[in-house]
Amino acid sequence: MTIAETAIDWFDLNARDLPWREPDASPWSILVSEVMLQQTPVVRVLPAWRNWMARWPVPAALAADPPGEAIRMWDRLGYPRRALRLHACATAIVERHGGEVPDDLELLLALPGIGVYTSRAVATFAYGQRHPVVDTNVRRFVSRAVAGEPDAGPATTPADLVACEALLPDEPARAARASAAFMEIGALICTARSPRCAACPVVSTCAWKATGRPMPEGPTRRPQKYAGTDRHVRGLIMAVLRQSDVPVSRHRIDLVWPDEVQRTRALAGLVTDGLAQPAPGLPEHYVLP
DNA sequence: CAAACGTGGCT
DNA sequence: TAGCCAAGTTT
Repeated sequence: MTIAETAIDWFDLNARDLPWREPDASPWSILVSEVMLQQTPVVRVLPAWRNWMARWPVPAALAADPPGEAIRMWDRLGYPRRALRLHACATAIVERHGGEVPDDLELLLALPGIGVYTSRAVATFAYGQRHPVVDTNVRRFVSRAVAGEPDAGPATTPADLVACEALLPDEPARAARASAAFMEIGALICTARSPRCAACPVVSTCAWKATGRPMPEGPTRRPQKYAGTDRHVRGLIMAVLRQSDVPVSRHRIDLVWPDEVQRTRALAGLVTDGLAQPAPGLPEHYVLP
């Protein structure tokens, strides 16, 4: 048994029952799920995805609404630029591809908010093509099980794609299922902090387990602070804008954070990013775009 | 290419 | 409790 076949057998029994994995899930619904899942846990994506698909079942429906509606619906999934880009993505799909999510890797990659991982995920999971789909879960799992390394590097490299491609079965549908299985094992078993090797389907051949499961040495990533950062302040301002049906006064925004310099910088950044804009014809007020 | 970019739950 | 972590993309 190859690692892929073993993973697929495990996946057949242990895969989570997620709506975007249903056989009738549309390419658009899969694309939306992939974007929402960028840096956001499944449990928080689930309700947001249902609301999103109920309101905008096809790209053209989303493109027909203003981007601010996407930002509102995004709620607190985090990184609201993803909502903005998903709206831009829907618009591009309508303009470039007649409203149909393209099935070509290069065309997918050219869409706003769609990078190396997501383009491959859509081509693979929505269209059944044979591509390596390499996210943080897969990189960690393959690093450990195949290379014996406790952790993968900070970003996906071409070498990662080659290494994962080598593990895939020839038949596209099987390859797609193998990628989903790798991701699931990485998410549920081969986790970053406390891997559950006792429940792992490939533990008997795992290179990392064979070497005694050494954990990574030094601090592998820089501290990820949030409290008091510009990100924090931007988040506070966006929460106010999201929740308001009417233009929000600068005075109201001033209440979210005491430091005026930082507050001003955060608001200016949001305007620059297209997440907020001055209310037309109403000085000192802001609205979603 | 390193840094910026939200948010909340878990250990 | 403070820090770590979660299906990345863009500049």
